[in-house]
Amino acid sequence: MVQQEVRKGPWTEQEDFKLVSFVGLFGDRRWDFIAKVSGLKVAGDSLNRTGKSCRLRWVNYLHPGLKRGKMTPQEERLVLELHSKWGNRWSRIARKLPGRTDNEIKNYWRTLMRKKAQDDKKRREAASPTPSSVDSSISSNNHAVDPHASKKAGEESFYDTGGHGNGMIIGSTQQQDQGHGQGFPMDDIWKDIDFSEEGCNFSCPQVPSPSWEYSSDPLWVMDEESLFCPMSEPYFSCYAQQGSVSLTG
DNA sequence: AAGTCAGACAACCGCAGCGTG
DNA sequence: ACACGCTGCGGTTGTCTGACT
Repeated sequence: MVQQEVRKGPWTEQEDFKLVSFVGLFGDRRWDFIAKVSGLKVAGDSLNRTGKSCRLRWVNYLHPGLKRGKMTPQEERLVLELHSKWGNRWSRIARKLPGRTDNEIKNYWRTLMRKKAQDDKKRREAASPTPSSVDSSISSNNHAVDPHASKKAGEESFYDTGGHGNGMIIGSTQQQDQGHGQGFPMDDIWKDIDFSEEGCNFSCPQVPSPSWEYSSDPLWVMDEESLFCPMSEPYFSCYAQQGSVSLTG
């Protein structure tokens, strides 16, 4: 059989829909399996994505517990705090922020650092108009992950500053919670699913579902200290609302 | 109104770790 | 003990969108 081309790039609504369906059937662990099975035109047509791609899409976008929207000041503070503790351990940090993904936090941090780097640069230029060397602090590869190492004063990569070592206060004025305009397309997807499959429960397909038990969801299952309770948050309520999906068509 | 820029978000890639045969 | 396959993580890049000039 000729291997179909693996699709890349942005996901379409249909793909999302299919992925959600497959995850409902097989759980959110067996990505390679899902990718393979879905490539075999099981559900009408195929989803020619790699397991990796499927996982990423699910984790970062389709997962029902995701918050989306701007970080709250509390979350921002927590990110700084944890980053200063753990460095670029995004997934670990994300576990402390229910509803946030490592990707989201990573992006947030990156934006923050870029902004900071720009500010620094401006300030330095204003202070001493010496050319060159000005942005040495951001250009070179200070990518050490260890927050305790490699942090010299005034020298951090814009990507990894090791947190607030330099008095960076994220008082952030942006408190808007989520929602933030864009009509979160997942709602539509879930709605669609809901509509088309009324009456059947997503969370308990007849298939011996490996890991669809969200009480122990890996995403925000906490490690060691101070556990957040994933059940308390949008996570579960979200499921209560959206969880009715079936795949047995 | 059009063009530019910056921020936010989405997605891919490479690598490391882990489980299994 | 080793090879292999799969999953997860971190880094990076591309795209979209809203704000600003």
